Amino acid sequence: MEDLTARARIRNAALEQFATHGLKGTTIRGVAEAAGVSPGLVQHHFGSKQKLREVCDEHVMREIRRIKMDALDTGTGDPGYLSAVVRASVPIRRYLARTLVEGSPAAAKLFDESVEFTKEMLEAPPPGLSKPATTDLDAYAAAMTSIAFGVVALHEHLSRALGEDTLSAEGYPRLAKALMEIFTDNIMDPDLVGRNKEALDRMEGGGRA
Amino acid sequence: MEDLTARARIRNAALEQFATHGLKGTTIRGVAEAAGVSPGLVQHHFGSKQKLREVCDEHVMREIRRIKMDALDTGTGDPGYLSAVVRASVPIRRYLARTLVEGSPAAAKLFDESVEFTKEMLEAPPPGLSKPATTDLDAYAAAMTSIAFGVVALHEHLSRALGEDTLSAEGYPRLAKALMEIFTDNIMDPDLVGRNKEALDRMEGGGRA
DNA sequence: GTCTATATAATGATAGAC
DNA sequence: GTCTATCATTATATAGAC
Repeated sequence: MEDLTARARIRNAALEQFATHGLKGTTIRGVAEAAGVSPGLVQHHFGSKQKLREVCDEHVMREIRRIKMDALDTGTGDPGYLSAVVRASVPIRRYLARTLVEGSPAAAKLFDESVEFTKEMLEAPPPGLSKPATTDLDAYAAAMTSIAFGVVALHEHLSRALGEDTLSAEGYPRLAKALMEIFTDNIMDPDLVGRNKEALDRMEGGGRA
Repeated sequence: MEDLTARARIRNAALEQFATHGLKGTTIRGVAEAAGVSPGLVQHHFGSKQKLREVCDEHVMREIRRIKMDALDTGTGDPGYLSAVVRASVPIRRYLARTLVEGSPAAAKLFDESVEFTKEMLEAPPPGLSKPATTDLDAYAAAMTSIAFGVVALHEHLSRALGEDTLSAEGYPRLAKALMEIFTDNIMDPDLVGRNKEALDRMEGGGRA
């Protein structure tokens, strides 16, 4: 596991640094130190910090797509992107969490793809799933995607609140079961649902931000 | 609205800069320029960049708590933190989105408070709400909180996917209605739910991350 | 491929004039 | 209170030795 080329070690170190310190907070020097090489070598291999970040971006998004396609190919009944995000390695998910909020073209594309994929799945549901009762499937699919990516983006807070790492094989199932319970039990009275929808409609009309 | 003290204008400009560029990406010079003052004046009023950020943090969290208490006092049947986050001004929510992922003691405290508040609400549900059917109320409350904060954290992606700003009075109701539909319709067969839970239990046992 | 040395730019922070 | 000038630090990026 440690006999990687220097280039690969640098990229992995950069992945971790970008995930921890963000785009601006990550330095060539920091990456070099974490990878056990000189700052000059980082420049030699990747040219610039911006280029290094693009390589990391593409690697992360490609990895998530790869896992998604694997799951679809092996026919595990896997819902696709959502579980691909879940199955990705911890560094990949930590990187994704940061990048989703800092913003990057690659992360935006992945999110959009995921919304589109979810929408298609809801339009032609696989066995065990039925079509949602909504007049706004775009919003429905986007909201679902947001929930799946949101628990990754906020994993640090969730882990602290639950006392265990929700990116780990121990903590994640606990979180996923809770999410499934939220989706399956109906704790809101139909009456309350109706009133809330009316309130939202009023807001859509002439409310404030 | 524009006859604020220079100190307040600087803080508001800093709020916006931190939300847009993050902690490391924000510069004293950038804040000064946005506020229309000299960099020296920023230092004079706040001493250091770190101190400026702490002031912004505290201001944002205090504002969200204030809105929460207002909603509870006026007895609108408001669920508390969740809608407080929603009702906060756009700059406040943009700042919160960034800070939730970059991490700060103040944001962590707000999240933890929100989980605790949600848990207490679920233990003694107000009219219209019933107790959730879960054996893990902590995870249930944390997951609910994560959904509410998650749509704020990912508002940029949601807005792009939906073609309108989900932090605005037009875009938000659309998203909220979709979320309510997700909570109220049950698109998963009980059979599939059972199988998924079993799969999660197996993962909890001896799976990988 | 890998390193050291260095040029150049940007940033946080201080000092002092007005 | 507000500004300009300046310092010390740290960053990216380049050049060239090994």
